[in-house]
Amino acid sequence: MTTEKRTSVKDVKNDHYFQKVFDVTCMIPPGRVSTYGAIADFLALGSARMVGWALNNCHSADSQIPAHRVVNRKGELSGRRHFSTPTIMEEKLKNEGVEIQDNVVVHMQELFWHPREMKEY
DNA sequence: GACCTGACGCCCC
DNA sequence: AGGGGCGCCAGGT
Repeated sequence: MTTEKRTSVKDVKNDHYFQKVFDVTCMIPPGRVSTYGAIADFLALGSARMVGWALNNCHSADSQIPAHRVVNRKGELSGRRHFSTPTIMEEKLKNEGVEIQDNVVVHMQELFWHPREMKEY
């Protein structure tokens, strides 16, 4: 068999994909951060960009989605511009005890949380 | 309807 | 080891 093909987003309803991303994002423990790639990898759907695309619609979902806990692989707060203010993301993370320096999560490797760590699904 | 960009990340040079 | 290119999928121009 060839390499297992990652399921395309087209194979599922986009709304379902949205829900999945939101769900996983909401499971990120306070004080921890996750990455777009980790979520995409866990869902085995689309790509990291899709996660960002989905989170871009989180403003539609009134629910309190801790999108500020999702950063890129480098730990950079790449999505800060999409919040109410460019500093909200940093402020929220700092409020949770996450140290931020120059828009980058300090000790990213330590604080990184992979959905795989979820004991119960 | 084609092209480019985007809250990314891996592979290749 | 650092930088650049390509893939990913959807939306906007």
